This record gives sequence, C-alpha cells and structure tokens, in this order.
Amino acid sequence: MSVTLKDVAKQAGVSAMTVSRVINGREGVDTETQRRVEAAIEALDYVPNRIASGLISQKTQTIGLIVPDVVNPFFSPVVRGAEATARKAGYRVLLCNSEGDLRLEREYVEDLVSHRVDGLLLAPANDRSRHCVFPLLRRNFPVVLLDRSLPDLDCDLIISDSASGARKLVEHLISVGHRNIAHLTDADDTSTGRDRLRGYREALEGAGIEYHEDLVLRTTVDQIGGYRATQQILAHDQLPTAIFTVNNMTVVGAMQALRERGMSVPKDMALVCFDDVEHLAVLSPFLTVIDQPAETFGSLGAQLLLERISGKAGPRSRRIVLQTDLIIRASCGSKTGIPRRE
Amino acid sequence: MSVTLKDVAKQAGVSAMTVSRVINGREGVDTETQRRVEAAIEALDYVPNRIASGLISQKTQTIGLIVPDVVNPFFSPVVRGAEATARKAGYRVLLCNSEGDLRLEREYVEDLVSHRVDGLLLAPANDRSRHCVFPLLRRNFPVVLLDRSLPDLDCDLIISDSASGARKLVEHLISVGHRNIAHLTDADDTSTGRDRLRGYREALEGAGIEYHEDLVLRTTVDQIGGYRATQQILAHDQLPTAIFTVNNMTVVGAMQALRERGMSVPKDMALVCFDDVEHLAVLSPFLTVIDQPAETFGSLGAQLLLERISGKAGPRSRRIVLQTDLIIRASCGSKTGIPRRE
DNA sequence: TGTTGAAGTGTTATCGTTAACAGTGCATAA
DNA sequence: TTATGCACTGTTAACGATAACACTTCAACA
Repeated sequence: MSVTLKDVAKQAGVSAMTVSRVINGREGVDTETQRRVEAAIEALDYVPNRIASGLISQKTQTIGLIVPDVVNPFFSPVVRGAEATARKAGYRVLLCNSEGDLRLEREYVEDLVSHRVDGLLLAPANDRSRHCVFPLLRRNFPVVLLDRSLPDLDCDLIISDSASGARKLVEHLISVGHRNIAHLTDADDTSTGRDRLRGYREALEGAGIEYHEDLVLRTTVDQIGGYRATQQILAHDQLPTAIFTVNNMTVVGAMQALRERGMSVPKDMALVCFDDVEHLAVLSPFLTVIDQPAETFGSLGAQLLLERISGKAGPRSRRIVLQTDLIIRASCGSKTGIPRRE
Repeated sequence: MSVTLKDVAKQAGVSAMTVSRVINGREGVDTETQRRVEAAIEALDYVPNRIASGLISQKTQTIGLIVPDVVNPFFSPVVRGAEATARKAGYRVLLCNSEGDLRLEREYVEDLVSHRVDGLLLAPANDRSRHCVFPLLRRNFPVVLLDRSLPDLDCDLIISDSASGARKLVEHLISVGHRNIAHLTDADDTSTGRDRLRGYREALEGAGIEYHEDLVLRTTVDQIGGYRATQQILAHDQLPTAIFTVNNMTVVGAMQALRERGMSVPKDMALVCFDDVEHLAVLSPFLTVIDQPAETFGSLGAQLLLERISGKAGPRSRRIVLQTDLIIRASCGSKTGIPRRE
C-alpha cells in the first residue's frame, strides 16, 4: 500500500539499513550514497513509519490527555498549554473528553495504555478516579494529575490554591456586606470542591458568621446542576443575598435560574464563581471571579510529565500549587466594581 | 519491559496464537483453554499492544484533528464533536493546534502522516493550506476539511453558509437604521472571509447602499487584529455607526478598542459578529450574532471522515453546507432585540 | 477398519523499522 | 608483501502481534 523503506532501498540500489541511516542522520554514509537515497525518498514520496520505529524503541512519542470537557473555558486553555509544550518536545497529544464520567475515563485510560502512550495527563473526574490511576503508578507509568488531587495517591500534581481562592472570594462578599451566602458545589467527591468549601467556611469563621449546612448545595458542577441548585435556593423561605458557585459552568445555570425568576445581578442577588472566561472578561466585565492560570496547568503539567518520561524526575512526586487572582467586578454590588457596560 | 502476548502464552501454557484468539474473541478455542488464558492475562496485568496490531492491520484507529486554536469558542465544540463521534466508532484523536500558522500546520500534517493516522480532519489556516492537503488527496488519503474550503480542491468539506449569514446580519443592521457599516475581516485568503464579505456586499446592494472599500478592514482575525483594526476605524474622519467583525475573537478586540475610546455599545457604536459564545449568551445576552452549529462541524466531519476511511464513501467528494442562525440581541440598538433565552 | 471432517491448537512468515554484528574494500603502515 | 584499521554497507534477528496454513485429536460414518 504505502511506500516503505524497502521500496526506497530498492530504488536507490542500497540496503534498507543504509536508508534507515540516512533518515536518522547517522554518520558513516557516503555523500554520494546519501544523495541517491535522498533522491529516492523524494521520488517515491516516502514518509517513515513512526509506528514501526516505535515498536522497536518502545516509545510512541505520544502522551494522553484526559479532561472532563474541552469546551469548558477552564479546560480548553489547559489543553492548549499541554499540547504546545508537548509538541515542542516532539510529543503528540491524544485528546480524550471524559465528560466527567468514571466509566468513560477508565475506558480512555485503558485505551491509552493499550496504545502505549509514553505518559498520561489526567484531570480526574472525582476521587474514585483513583482506582484507575493507582495501577498505573504501581507499574511506574508516568502520570501527572491536573486540577484535582486524589486521596492517598502519591503522584505528580498541579492544582491551584482553591481554599485560599474561595476564602478571598467569600471575604470579598462579606466585605461588601453579605452575610447570607449560598455555595453551590459538588458531592464532596473532588478535592477542588472540598478545598473551596473549606475556604468558604474559613472566610465565614473569620468574620464570625455561622456556617449553615442548608446554604451549601450539592449538585453536578455543570450548567444544569447550577440551574437546579439555584432553583432550590430560590425555594427557600429566607433567601441568601449572594451565591458562590464552584466553577464557571455552574454559574451559567445559576444565572439562568435567577433570570427566570426575574431576579437581576447584583441588584437582587450577588453572584461570584471560580474561573474567569476571556470573552466575558472583555465583552462583559461583570462577574467577580477567582481567576486560575488555566494554560499554566497544561504547560506545566506537560513539562512535569515529560521530565518523568525521560527519567529526569527522580522518585519523589512533585506537587505544584498555583496561586489564584481575585478579580473584582460588578456582580457583588460592590462599590468598587466597574459598571457592566458603560 | 511490559508484559507481552508471549508472556501470557507461557503463563497459560499455550501458544501465542491461542492467546491472540482469546483476546480478539475468535471462536474455536476450548472453554477450558480460554479460561486459563484469561486467568493468565489477569494475573500478569496484560494489556494488548495496539501499536503492534496496527503494524499488521495497517490501521492505527487514530485520526488527526488540526484546528487553529482549541481555546476559540468556535473550535472547542468542533473538537468535542469530532472526538465524541470518532471515539464512538473506536477511533482516537490526535489533537493539533496550528495557531493558524502555515508552517506549523504543514509540520502537523507531516507528523500525522508519519504517525500513520487513518485520516485527517483539518480546519485550514488559509488558502495556502492547499499545498499541504493536495499531496494527501493525490495519494487518496482520507481528508475532510472543516469551516473553510480551499481553492480548486476536490475534498470532503463541512462549511456553513457564510454569505447568507453575513447577509442576514448586515440586513438586520440596515433594518434598524444603519447605513454606514464597517467590516473587519481577514486578508482575503480564507473562504469564510470572502463569503462573509460577499454577504456584506449583497446586503448593502440589496438596500441600495454604496459599497465603500475603506469601510472594509483587513487584519488578522484574532483579538489583537480586531483591536488594531477598530483603532483604525476610529481614526477615520467620519465614523461608521456599526461594526461587523468576521468572528468571535475579532469582536473582543473591537470591544476593547471601543471601550478605550470611551464608546459604548450600542449607544455609540453597534457591534455584531459571527459565532455565538455560550457563556456570553447566558450571562450577558447582549451581542447580536450569527450562530454556527459548531459541534456539528466536528461530529459530522468525523462521520464523513470515518465513512471515507472505511471506503463507504464513494469517489465523489461531499460538500455539506450548514445553516446559520441570526440571534438578535441588544448590540445594534434594535428595538426588536429580545434576549435569546429567558 | 479406514475415511472424513470438524474442533482445537501450533508454526511460520510478516507488518516496517532498527540494533548489533558482519562483512567488504581500500589506504596506510610495517 | 602482508597486516591493520578505517569507512562504508549489508545481514540477521528482533519489536509484538496476527494471517495463513499445518497439524493433531477424536467422533461419526461407510
């Protein structure tokens, strides 16, 4: 079917080995021979088969990248960062969308392993993702976790300081007068959810505000989850004055639910969340958020992974905690906020 | 290093062939033998090497996907759609970010070919991408183009009806009273740019408005391009009353430039563009846009590609034109502007 | 009893490339 | 002249899996 090294060898009147040497730039090939081989390669439009070389070298020069959703404006920069860094080092990226689904995630991991990727970048769905990562680590397979840590798992890791981010956000809400603050988060099965909840509680404590269990709503951290949880909040007898959602998708659902009830932000309800979104930030600088350095998650993660793959990493696992930025805009009713549109 | 089929065979006391049969669910294996093999697989934690099978079958079950930028809210759904569809058919996706750069794009194509992907989904950078696609088609290599067509290239293709979209958008501007409409587009080297410009001109003609060359600004279709081009516009003696930008990134830059000049939308300037952005649509239903079915580009593209790969496609190339939606919001000063979703 | 054939299993060669080793010349040195 | 070594090139055997074929059994039947 496709042109092989042997075809080139025949065309150039040399052995396959000589062609291989030319392709890989090994020295010890006569200039004239080299010229003939290169002519043959050109003439036949030969492209080396990296799959076959990979079989021998036991390296695919490919890494796997599993994220819950590329469309999520937090994860798409992660993907870009990881891909760019990997590519610069000569690695390809197999992209997988786990949809935050454990079963899919496990299937992806198995598929990537059977495809013999040299390493795996994983933004895990939740704590139970541990079950499919642990066997890899036992085999010394290079893995770097992104965004979320997994319980009792000693693994390279890039996270951001969720607790401090959440604390900053809630402290800001408190500083502009809110005391009744709802929090939309997940089912207590992700490190990010737990850390942000912790930050929320710390901020309340710090201000001497009592923690109310019924102000913390557990839901799926997507648009529909944010929508439903907000509906629940709005069914309460006594409404909170602010909602803090755990991420950028939940906040979209929350906004929908508020709008359906004819409530406006920040007049009737303050609204803040994790993750800044570029388009929103410019076109509608409105939401007060915690900004995470998303692209850095990807590029730094890829870097750690490549070090691990090349054996430069040493046995100890590395844990990198990125700092977050509080971006104050107008969604809290804060006096310091900039009007939504001028 | 890693466990191979031979190791399993030895452990189970059978030949490699028998193990292969069990793995691939071929019949003609004794139930008892099968049990032993499965036990050995389990015991050794064996994962089949798909690279090696690929060498024989001449199929990698992998497709390449090249987009200018995963972070662009138009392309990230394209990626998701393509990945999901490919995956359901048992294909993996190698993701490449060309950054709209021809040289990078060419490198990616060569790399994907040397990695023996079974097919390629390409959202080309511009007309000159033709040079790296044409050789593939000559070799009958499966390719599907996304979003942009390439001149004189007979290739499967998914595009949207850019001309009619642009016409709808500009007709709307005209209908609410604008007659002096600037258009930010690219250097006339993409089909989308040309088609949208054509739609723009058609709408003007239809309304008997003269076409002014100096109202059409050529730029890179990203944020910085939109910013600079808008600055140029604002330096004109006579300002237009509306700006139509060719895509969702350019509009961000345009907005920045307007804001810097203290101009607000739509009071001082109307602003419309191609591509809706989910977060904006809900959190700030403000921009009047042409919405393209981005995810469908990806899923349908993958579907066409898989048909081509499996030989189900027939020799003729297919050209699919997706329809667009005009979503009227508030950025034109239109009296009829209704928020898209309540 | 011998033949036939189906079920189950093994052997060999191969996919495209490369590592390791084995030549072949030819020039220089002894 | 013969030895020595260098430069260049070829041969063989892998990498891990599988297709194609060959070989056992053993039951069924003439």
